[in-house]
Amino acid sequence: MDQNKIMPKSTPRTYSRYSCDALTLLGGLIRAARKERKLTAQEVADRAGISRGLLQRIEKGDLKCEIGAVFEVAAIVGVKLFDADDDTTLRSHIRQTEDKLTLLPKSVRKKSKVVHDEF
Amino acid sequence: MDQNKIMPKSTPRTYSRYSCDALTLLGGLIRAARKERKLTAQEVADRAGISRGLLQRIEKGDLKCEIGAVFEVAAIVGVKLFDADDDTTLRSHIRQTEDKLTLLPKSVRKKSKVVHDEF
DNA sequence: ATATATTGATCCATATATAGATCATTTAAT
DNA sequence: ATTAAATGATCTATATATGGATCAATATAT
Repeated sequence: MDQNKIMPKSTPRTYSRYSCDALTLLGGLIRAARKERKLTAQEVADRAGISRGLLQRIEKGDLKCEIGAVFEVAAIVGVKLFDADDDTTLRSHIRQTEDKLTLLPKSVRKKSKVVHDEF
Repeated sequence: MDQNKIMPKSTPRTYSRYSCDALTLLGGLIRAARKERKLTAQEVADRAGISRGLLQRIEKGDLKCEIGAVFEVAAIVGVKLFDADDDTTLRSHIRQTEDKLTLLPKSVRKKSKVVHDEF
């Protein structure tokens, strides 16, 4: 009787404070960078191959966006999360841990993703 | 005629080299950190509230995962993307741009997301 | 060695994110 | 002040990511 009317059928996922904050910050950064470059939402969305609505959600820090879309947008507006030159970012991090990885049993990393756009 | 048999009905999204690389790196980092802490995939998945399959994709650097799930996992295994203390990461970045943001027309940032887990 | 646990991969059903349209509001320009 | 452009918000249909199950392969322990 209390059927599925407006009841969520699967409990919505929860997120840690940290994740929420990080995404809010990232979204804000992206928005600021876009403004700074005087790019319209539509322009950036087009270049990223996404809809304006999705860009809105990204800039708001919505946790449920494709991470790929977020990274594309970040790159387009110039927010470099893991700059190859910045030694304090991911890439250097990976260097530190990469050897550990190669020591591990089965870590033959072969890429097989389709890549397009050039940056 | 050549109906929709196995034809993709909407051209799959493409990603820049940069995004692919960044995600591959991040996934590798996460995996290395998990191993280092001797956590099983199932354990981490449970703590993050996701399936083991999704964790597999995250560690592989799949661009189509929820960014929220990726951030949760990263936090759990101890990969801090935007450490509050590290002055070279996002949080410091945001400080630089936050004032610019507040100067912009309509930037009243009000949070309204549901937050749970404590870190 | 055998047994046990973990991982990698694939399939399917379902929940859900996304594109696209629309409209109201706000901003920028004249 | 008027106009045009950009944004914020909401809705629906569709494409798609996710959970869960299963199985093979690999790793770990005894």
